[in-house]
Amino acid sequence: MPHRNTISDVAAAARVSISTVSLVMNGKGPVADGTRQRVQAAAERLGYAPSRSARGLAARRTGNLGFVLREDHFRQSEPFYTRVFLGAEFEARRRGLYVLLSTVPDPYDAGSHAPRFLTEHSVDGVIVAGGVDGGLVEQLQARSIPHVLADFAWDGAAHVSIDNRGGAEAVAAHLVRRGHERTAFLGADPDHPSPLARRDGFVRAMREAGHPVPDELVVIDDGPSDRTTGARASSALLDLKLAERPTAVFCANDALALGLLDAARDRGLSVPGDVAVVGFDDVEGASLASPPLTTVRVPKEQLGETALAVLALGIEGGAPIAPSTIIPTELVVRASS
Amino acid sequence: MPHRNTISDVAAAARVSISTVSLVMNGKGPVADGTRQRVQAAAERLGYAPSRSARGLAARRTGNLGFVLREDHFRQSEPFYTRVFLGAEFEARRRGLYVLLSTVPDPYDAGSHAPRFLTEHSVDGVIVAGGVDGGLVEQLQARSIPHVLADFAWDGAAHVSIDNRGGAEAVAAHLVRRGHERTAFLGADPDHPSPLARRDGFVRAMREAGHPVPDELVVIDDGPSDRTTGARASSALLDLKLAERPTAVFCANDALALGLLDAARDRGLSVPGDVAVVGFDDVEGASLASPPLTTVRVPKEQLGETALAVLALGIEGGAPIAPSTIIPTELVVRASS
DNA sequence: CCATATCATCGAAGCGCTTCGACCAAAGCG
DNA sequence: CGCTTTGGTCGAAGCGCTTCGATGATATGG
Repeated sequence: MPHRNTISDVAAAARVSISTVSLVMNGKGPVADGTRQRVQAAAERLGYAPSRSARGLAARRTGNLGFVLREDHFRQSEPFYTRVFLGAEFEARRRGLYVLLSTVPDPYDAGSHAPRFLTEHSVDGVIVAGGVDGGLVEQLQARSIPHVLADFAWDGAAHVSIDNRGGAEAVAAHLVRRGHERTAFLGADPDHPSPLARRDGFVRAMREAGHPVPDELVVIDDGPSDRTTGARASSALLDLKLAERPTAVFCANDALALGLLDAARDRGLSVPGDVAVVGFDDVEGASLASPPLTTVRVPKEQLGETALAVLALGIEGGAPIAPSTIIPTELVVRASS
Repeated sequence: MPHRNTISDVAAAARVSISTVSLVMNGKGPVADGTRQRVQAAAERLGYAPSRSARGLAARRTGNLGFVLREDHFRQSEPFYTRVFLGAEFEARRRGLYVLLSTVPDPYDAGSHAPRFLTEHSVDGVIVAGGVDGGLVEQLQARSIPHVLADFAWDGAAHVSIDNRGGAEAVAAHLVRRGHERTAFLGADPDHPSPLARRDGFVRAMREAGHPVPDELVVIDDGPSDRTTGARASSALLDLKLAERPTAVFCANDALALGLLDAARDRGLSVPGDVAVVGFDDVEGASLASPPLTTVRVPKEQLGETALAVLALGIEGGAPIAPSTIIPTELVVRASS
């Protein structure tokens, strides 16, 4: 067992007290330049790294943050939340924090499924990503554990979201510019706020542009937002007779749009000739689809970074957590529109 | 700030010393039944959960395990390692441990990219998943941090792997049974041991069955094991004239096989009519492909569970870590063969 | 030139837990 | 019946760190 150097080894090597070493390591208190350098050199030389347990015990902060995700989102083949997590990890690294990842099943039972770190008090705060059951959020509130929702919203909880409305408006503007007057919206997963926000943004922008989206061309499927649902649900739009068929469809996300592309191909409809298609998210598959999909790019890792930064700030600062932070999106025009 | 109960609160409530509470909480030492129950009841009533920091400090174990993954594997759209991680998380939960996930970039620089928990000594052991740079493994060995590789192998390091050979042999047997005599193998990513083991298992089994795989029909591409590579590399097989073309291709993984399906479709070849295709992994897309892909199922979550269990055992027991553990696979026959 | 403020450093008291050795009572033994 | 075991419990000593208040040493101002 290799002897692990402790703060007192460093103190001895630098000929100062352990208090001083502590101050230097944390960048606190007034320390003379010379001393600081001596301590830093000693720490460096001894390969000293403070023990997180000891630090946590003394400072009664763990330096850990929890990241909760729905199991199926994590298993999903499109790594949306995975990348949000990655962004959070990057930011945590920058701040010297650790992220504990935990997944919860979908029908969530607050009693038996609560992430362990919640009951074990082993995190200073929690990021909840995606459409997790609100019961979890309520548990966090009840225990007054600082938390931030990423790409989700829940009664009174701080959240970091992407600019769904803005993205949808950009899509509307783009389609109008391309001369589309009869457009449709295809959404799913009505429990999640994002598809609805995208619909609202799109519908309003089209209305304001003078080409309102007919009610019968706004379809929201009850299923999950995946490719299969997209293929199935799009029949309601693609099987209309020519005069009633939209010339462009805005899908609430890329998975649905890819499904719609499948359905169009099955029917021998050309994209964008017979129908233009626009998605949302800019997943990996979007640029590989044929035709490549016009979509709205969502900076997934930035979403995670921001969520973590907001949370960390709220914990350290003692200041209340910013109730709402919006991450801008960007329209990516490809061949499908 | 809600007062957090400590071990002495429980001790007071149960009218015993804190030593006794500690013994009960850890299931150690001889404790009278009555006392045990009294303590447990008190702990329950007070909602007591031991502080991990204090526990870690006193017992000089952190209760954390590291899980290292290559960044691109984590971002990948097929959640292979994600599910391995999930399995590890499940097992960790069962054992009261936490898993710290960290990713490393691919050209790995031991100096600047080493996961933090390595230098900060904040884990008791590490799982390395997938084809991570060996430099990391050497760092672990040098620091004598217990570690286990999952789905990877490196000079002298303990590993948990799937039964690549067995799976490949099952494929060979299946193809022979279906009457294929001229078969091919398509692999990629030659740095990873799995594709090679699959090739060896397949080639040997076919030889033993009396239908050796011709050398020119064994292609190993230098690229990554993904769909694009599969589509590109398979031209070497599909563009052969009829007499030389294999009647079946075993691909080192599903991604390659899906790429081959793309290429076959482009060329107007029918699967399995003109060429049968078999993959390996049983990813989500395999069953959704057209035709659905025959493949070898790899129990991904079990891989993670086992890796974690092996590691945890090695840490607790003090016994050396089992050098090699093999997880069995299962042939899944679908329409592509 | 002394009182006061400022700066740099340190000692010591914990943080909540594990664990070692001590202790006492009851049981087993010759 | 006295002596060793054994079982059950406890006291106390840390684990490595943060942080508060104390202590000198120096600088500042009247």
